Amino acid sequence: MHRKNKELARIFEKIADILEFLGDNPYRIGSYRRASNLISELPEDIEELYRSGKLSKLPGIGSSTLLKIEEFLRTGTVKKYEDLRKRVPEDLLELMDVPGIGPKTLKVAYEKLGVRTKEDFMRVLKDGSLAKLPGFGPKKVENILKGIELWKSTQERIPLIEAYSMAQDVVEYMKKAPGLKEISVAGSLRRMKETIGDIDILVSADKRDWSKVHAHFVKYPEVQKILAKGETKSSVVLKNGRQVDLRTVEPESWGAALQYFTGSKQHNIRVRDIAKEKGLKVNEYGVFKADTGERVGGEREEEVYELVGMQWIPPEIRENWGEIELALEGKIPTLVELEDIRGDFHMHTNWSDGINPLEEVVEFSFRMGYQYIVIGDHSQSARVANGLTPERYKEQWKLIDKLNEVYNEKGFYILKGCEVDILPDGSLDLPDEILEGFDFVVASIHSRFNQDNTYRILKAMENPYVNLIGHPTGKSPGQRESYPLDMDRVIQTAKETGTALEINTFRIDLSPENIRRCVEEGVIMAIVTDAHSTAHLPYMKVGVGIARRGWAPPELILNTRDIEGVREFVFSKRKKFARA
DNA sequence: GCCGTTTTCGGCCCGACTGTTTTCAGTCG
Repeated sequence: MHRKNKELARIFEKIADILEFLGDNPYRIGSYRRASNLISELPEDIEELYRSGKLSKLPGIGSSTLLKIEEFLRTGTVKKYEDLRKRVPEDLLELMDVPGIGPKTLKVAYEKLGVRTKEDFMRVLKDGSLAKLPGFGPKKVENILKGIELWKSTQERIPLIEAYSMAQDVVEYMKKAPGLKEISVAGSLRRMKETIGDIDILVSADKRDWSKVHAHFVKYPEVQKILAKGETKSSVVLKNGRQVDLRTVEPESWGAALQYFTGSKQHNIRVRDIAKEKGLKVNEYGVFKADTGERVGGEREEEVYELVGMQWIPPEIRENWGEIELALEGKIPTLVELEDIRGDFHMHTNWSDGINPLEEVVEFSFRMGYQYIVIGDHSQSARVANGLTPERYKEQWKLIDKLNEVYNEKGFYILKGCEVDILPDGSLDLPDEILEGFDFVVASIHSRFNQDNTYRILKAMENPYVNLIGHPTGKSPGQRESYPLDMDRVIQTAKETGTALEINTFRIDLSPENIRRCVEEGVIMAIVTDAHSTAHLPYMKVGVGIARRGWAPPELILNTRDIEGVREFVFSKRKKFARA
């Protein structure tokens, strides 16, 4: 994210927190939160957006917010924020993030018990003074203490891929619940956000089976702690410290509930708003006429959108990023789907740092129904990854030729490839004579991140044999933030040279924001798993989700092309550079 | 604080769970 966007989003979020503590108008608080969310999700630099005059046209940015943005761009801060933060101890603002602790609780602790720091707060919890106040009691205090423990263990949000695989296990287990009819993940996981807070699972069942479904849920072997258990909602914490919420609805409410629990919050508010204009009421149980309360639908999710006069909207783009307006006009773009994907461009075998032999990787990919794969083992300078020398690549080619004799007849193609290191000076780790022998070349930066990485990547793209830039921004979730990079120049050069940019499933790099920029510029991208084990190959579904979140249409995704299309992509770049 | 072919003022999505309540407040999503 752009630095200024991030900073400004944080300021608005803090203002909202402080106003909440002070007991200000909840709708004003909501406005600040909304502006904060909007800014943090913007693909463009806020300063550019401001200069172009487009900022005031965004939903939720009114005259007052606009003035504050202007002030921030001019002075680097917002006076209202500086004034407000003097009125609340910093520690109390942090405590507001703890589940079970809200502004009212803190306000009471602050005013009646003189709490100013986290230590103060722990003391009044433990010495019983908070429990004695009206409206409080021993159980409430106990819950808050539990919440603090949970907060400490789940400070970090879950990377998408981890959440996806955990949720799959829970879903498999829940399919055995008595009376269960339908099941789906919901929430930010269904929207394929880069990181997930809690995992939301939605099921439908007849009302008489609900208690059995919830009883089954809390008996999941991985459960460490039951936070709540009811007829419609239960929450547990797993042994790995992650929270899972389960909701039950009746089958006739399935679609409405799925829509509701998928969110995002801002998206749903808009949908309900529009429903209201049409005299309808939408909740998690269905769509109803506002005046008579008569039920008009809600069994299928598509129905909910149809009834309020919209096209169905793919979950990945439900963020109130403009999708509502397009859906009203019936102009939601076609997004890439898993079924469009014909192959994978980036995977490793035990020739370098993968765990499976090449033969196993090939057979597994063939069984996945692909038409082609690119074997992309590391090059020599990646010593810790057991990178290949030119000689070893040539050996590998012989094996691939042999396998192709068998697989080509089945309509499956193994492409000779590599993930060649981009060296500190922007040159490549393999000579052109070798690169020319590959069917497809991925080039990535793996070390010396303190160099001019924009220059390194641009230079790599100028090589006629490089077809794809691996994990372009260098981001690695939980390990490393991206290095400074002039993304505009990277995008421009990718377009000019006929080089694709990678959407890496594990690293979520490109990010959805960057994918959107590529979509606007018409840059070709490839979705890859970067699999180091055959177990990673099916995560292509997550990669497709990330691409969809970036509004990527199938035409711009290289793996939607067939083998001839991919060869054509490679040859046209070589031809262009041969002429030049 | 935002927003408007009903409104420039007066609304703003809505329901579940928990604990403390005897009818509701706080918190969450």
